[in-house]
Amino acid sequence: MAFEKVRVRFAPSPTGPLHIGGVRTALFNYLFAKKHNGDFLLRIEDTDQTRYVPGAEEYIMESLEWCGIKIDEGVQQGGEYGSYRQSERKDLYKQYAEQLINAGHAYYAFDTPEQLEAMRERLKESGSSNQQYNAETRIDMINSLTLSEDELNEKLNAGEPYVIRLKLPNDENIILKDMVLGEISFHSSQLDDKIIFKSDGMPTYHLANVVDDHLMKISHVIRGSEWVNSTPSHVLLYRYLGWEDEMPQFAHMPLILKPSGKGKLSKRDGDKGGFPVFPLEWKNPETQEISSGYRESGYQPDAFLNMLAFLGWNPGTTQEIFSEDELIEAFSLDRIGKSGARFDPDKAKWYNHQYLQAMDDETLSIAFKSILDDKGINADPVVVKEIVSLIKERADFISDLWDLSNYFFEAPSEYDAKVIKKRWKENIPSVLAEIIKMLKELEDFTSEKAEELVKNYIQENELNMGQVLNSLRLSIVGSAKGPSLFDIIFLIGKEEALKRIQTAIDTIKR
RNA sequence: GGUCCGUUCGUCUAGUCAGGUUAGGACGCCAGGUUUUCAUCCUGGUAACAGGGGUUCGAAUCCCCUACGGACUACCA
Repeated sequence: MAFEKVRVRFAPSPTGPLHIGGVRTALFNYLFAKKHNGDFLLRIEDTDQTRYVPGAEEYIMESLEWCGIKIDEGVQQGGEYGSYRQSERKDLYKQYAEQLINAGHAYYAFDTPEQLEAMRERLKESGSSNQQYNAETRIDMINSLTLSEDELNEKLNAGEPYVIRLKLPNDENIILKDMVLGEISFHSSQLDDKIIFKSDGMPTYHLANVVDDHLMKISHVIRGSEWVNSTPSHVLLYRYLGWEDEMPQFAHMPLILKPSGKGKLSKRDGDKGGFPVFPLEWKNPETQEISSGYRESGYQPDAFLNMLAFLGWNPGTTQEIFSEDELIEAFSLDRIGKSGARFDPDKAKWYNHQYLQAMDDETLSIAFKSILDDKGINADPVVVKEIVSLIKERADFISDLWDLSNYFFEAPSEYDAKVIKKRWKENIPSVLAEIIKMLKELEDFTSEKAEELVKNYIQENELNMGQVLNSLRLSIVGSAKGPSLFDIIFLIGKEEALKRIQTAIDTIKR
């Protein structure tokens, strides 16, 4: 191909929030571009004005930014091939449609939606397997191929609404060379005369994406596989426009499937299935309905990106944790799978766990401190850091930290009945009272000293280690969970610890 | 219905292009170990070539058929 530089684009339409399939397409484009020292562009495909959703464009850009996908050229960053918003390029497309008409590769069509519908009905009833507007059916319709020149001019002059359709060849094989799927062959008779220009004066996706990709010198079109079936029409468009020699290479990504495996992941699946499908939380401006996002659910952006990269792609090694730079280094289109990948929420969680564990205590404790502040808990940052170091290994998300450590900040309000039943024997209150006495007298109140003291006491009196320690834990924590008991006691302080033990003695009844 | 694509453990997948592996890894699950507890962690285990025909000394790998799954089939992208 005749490209000096790799230039790829992510071209979403601003009809709502981007879902993770879209983010993955953006990611693969970005990875491919950076791997080859190329450019990654963001182009907004807003040729359908009726589907425009306010805020969607901002949402898309914010999502990419959160993920760490950096845009080289786009609506915000500009570039020499602008505008990067198709609605602002509107005037550009008409001339190409007309060029196509003049060359005999496209034509005006005046059929109303009702007439189109009637045509399809008619074909269906006659048992036809194909109800498309194509070489066979267009001769029965109202278009510049069936109208006389006078009739055509009359309609045009009268301002009758029309669309422009691509005139497909009768009997031709169109070979698509796809970098993921390989060679795919289509027969023109099975394709329809796609509308390339709408009656509202806007081009359709088919024309706009071809024109823009050419003008923007796009070298590779990496997009979802829902586009495979319309790609032969795009190939024809390049050919008829005289750009076939510089046609980008195509690579169609496999779909992301629902966790159930039935169908492609859609916007509705997420909150129904208990996981987000959107990178960021989204509030539907019309219904006010809120859909959860990965960011708000506590995912680290790099974990999210790593997880997404492995949906349909793999490096061919056993390494699973990749930084963004490592992904760029390892990425290649030929390691993308052909079949749809089912989304696994458990694996997503596992990824976040890995990234959370790799974070240092300082960073984590700062994040946790602000959660505590929100709860109105004024904690010493040094203590918070200590607590984080004790509990972080059991957390998947920063938001787990509170549930994992609330007993450090507040005395238990109830005690786990199962633990009471199993561990709180008759002698426990008197044993704990004894322990209170001993701890009270302990001068050097450290975790180690306290542990030594209590354990020695248990041994010397031939008590049951499990019963005593778990009862002690119950009185401090409220249940049988958490890190080393004596670390907890040390961190909440002697006074608070003794108070809790006394409260337990006073309240717990078998 | 038509067109196009796909199918390896429950899931994500390696291996397929250049036929020969005890079909590998990860998530999940199960068991054991560590632990005063719950987790984490460590060790081990479970589990797959959709089915049928070929070609071949030999097939997950090449060919054909069937089944199943998916995408597309708009003046949406």
